[in-house]
Amino acid sequence: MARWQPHAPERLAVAALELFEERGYENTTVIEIAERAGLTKSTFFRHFQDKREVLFGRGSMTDLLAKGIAGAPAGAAPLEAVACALDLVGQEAFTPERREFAARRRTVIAGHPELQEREALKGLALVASMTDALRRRGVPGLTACVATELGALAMKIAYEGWSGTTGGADFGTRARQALGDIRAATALC
Amino acid sequence: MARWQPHAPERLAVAALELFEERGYENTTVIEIAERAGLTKSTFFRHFQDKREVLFGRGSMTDLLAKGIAGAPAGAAPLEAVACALDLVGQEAFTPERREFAARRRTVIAGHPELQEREALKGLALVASMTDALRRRGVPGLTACVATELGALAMKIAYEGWSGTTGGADFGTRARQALGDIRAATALC
DNA sequence: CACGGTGATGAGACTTGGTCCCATCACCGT
DNA sequence: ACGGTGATGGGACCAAGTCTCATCACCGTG
Repeated sequence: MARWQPHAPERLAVAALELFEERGYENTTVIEIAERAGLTKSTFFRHFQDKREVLFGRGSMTDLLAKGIAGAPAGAAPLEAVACALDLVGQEAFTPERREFAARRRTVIAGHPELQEREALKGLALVASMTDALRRRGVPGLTACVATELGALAMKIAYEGWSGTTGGADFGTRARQALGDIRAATALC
Repeated sequence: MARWQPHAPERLAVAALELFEERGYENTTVIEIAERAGLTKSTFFRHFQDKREVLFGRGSMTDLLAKGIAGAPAGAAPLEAVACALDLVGQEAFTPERREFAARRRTVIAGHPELQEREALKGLALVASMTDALRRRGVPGLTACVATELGALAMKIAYEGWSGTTGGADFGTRARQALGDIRAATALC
């Protein structure tokens, strides 16, 4: 019995990702995931709210983004504060050693609406967190919304590029590049 | 037995909304919804993919938005094409007689993460549909993304205002107003 | 009017996600 | 050696969702 080995949540996440890749999300039961990790269904649901969450539990991106915006230089414009937040995410979360895992995870999610649904909800939480953080800097409501929305788009573009290619630029520089392109594109709308 | 009465999907949707308001989403079973509509669980799942979908099945907003963008004047800028699409939505979908139902539905959704998740996914589909429609007009990819994202924000703001107040401006004018404000806000980012 | 085809419905078995309660086991300090 | 604490295993239980088959209403035809 593999009881009391540490890192149960991580073992469950790895087992889940492997099984989802092997037989697909919907052909994998929670019991099978738990068994591969040497645990049981009870323990799975003790660590994760539901079956989808096993791919999303890692780190609270919302806090990271809020912290990044709060820590931006005092005179920084809204979009510059967002860029600081994306830099922080690149340093703390989307690090090179997590790239491969992120890529595999992204492929699995792309193939299952149920998982895309969860990702979309997480995205809403990120947007809300960034908007709140900007408001706390004194940015007016609508301006904060717009800056956040553009920042979220930059984050999505940078994430796809970063996770989709081996080597190349790191997440932070990709995000800054995307933000610059987006800023230029707003003039053409 | 209430067999063979018409409009089964609509009866199910009304019954579901009533029950969700009375006892909450998670305290309502699919069997109870079906019974109130004079039907059974089998029939419920024949009309709706799952329990959440009973609040979202109505009309395909994606087609409406795509049609609105495709039908915009030839020389219209991306954001102007988006405004045309939002006008069309205001005329065809968010009509005054559907306002009350929309408001009740919005309140229920706001109280349950499971429903917000579905709504977030529907939102992604709307964004994808609008972006594709803009690209078919020859708008470059990134510009289309930005215009769509700003349009989605305007749609959200207009929808909240329209469904949240009795009387007042209709959806289309609210959307155009929001789009103007957003355009002004982009200059402050 | 009888008949058969079609399509929507009812009924119920079945799998799985998810909750809950309780017994069990390992670790740790005394 | 002993007891407390916290994570785990086990199993009952409910609801979501799938599947199959029987049933019923409607409609056209002879």
